[in-house]
Amino acid sequence: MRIGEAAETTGVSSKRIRYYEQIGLIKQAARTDSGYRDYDASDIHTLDFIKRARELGFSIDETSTLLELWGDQNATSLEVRDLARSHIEAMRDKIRQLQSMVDTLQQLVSDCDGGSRSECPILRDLEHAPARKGATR
Amino acid sequence: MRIGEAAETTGVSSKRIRYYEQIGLIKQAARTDSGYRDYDASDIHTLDFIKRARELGFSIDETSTLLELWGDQNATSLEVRDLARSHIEAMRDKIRQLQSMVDTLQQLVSDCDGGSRSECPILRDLEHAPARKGATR
DNA sequence: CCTTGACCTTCCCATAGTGGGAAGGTGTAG
DNA sequence: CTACACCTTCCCACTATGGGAAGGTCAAGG
Repeated sequence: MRIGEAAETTGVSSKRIRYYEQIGLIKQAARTDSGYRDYDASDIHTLDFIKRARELGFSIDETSTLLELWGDQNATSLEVRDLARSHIEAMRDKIRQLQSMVDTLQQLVSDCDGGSRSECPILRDLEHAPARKGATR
Repeated sequence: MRIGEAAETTGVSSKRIRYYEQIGLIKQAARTDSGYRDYDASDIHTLDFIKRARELGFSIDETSTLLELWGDQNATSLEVRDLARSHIEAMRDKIRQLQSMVDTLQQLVSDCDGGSRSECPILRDLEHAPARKGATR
């Protein structure tokens, strides 16, 4: 099947498929006589795998590792689990960071009565916040 | 004061300060005779403001708007509040998305006993997940 | 047989922020 | 005068992806 159908089938755009090939995440696609990329069921399976990994937030690098583990008969579940765990931790860190921003900002918004600019607690915070102590990043 | 000291004082790296100037977030810095950028207290105040806005997760574009509102005597607190609110909503969306990934992945990790690769529930999910129905993105 | 339109190809550009580093000028302390 | 820390501009890299141009291919219909 050609790239358009592969894209439609897997939900991975043609652009992305070509990109994944270019960076070596997937192997070079077979070509028809006229130079069109040609995908078989196994390629689709791989693209499905990649799509799912990306949906779970794995980076392309991590996805690449997962693909290797997937194809390696000697690999153990442990390696996959460890990768997943550290990825979970990274996402949890990100969530904490975002949540902290949301909390602070929500407080400021709650304090805001929509009055004159000069009384805006949000601007007052931005102006005077002790940026050098509890920085979020 | 020169850019290095400004960077040290505000916690915004020299690289970033130059970038902010280049994209027009801050005005062109004054220059010494020899061409060095020269910052005064007001510039530092602005950089502090920017730093804090960035810490609260505002994009540079949003930060630019905030700077305008900050400097506009006719602006009202309402405009700032609305910007903050929509930013909060965007961050909450992001959090929900990440949390959903974490939840799914945590479940898979919990099901994983670290045994052989062929029994790895994480790889099984990646292989067989119904990617076309409840996609996270 | 030729045209049309949907597909495909490669190639370059843009995005959002930031860091790294090269090549070269400046300012100051010893 | 030299050494060294600082500054300048300029270009490249990163993460992933989309947009679009210029041109080739294939199938259907006139």
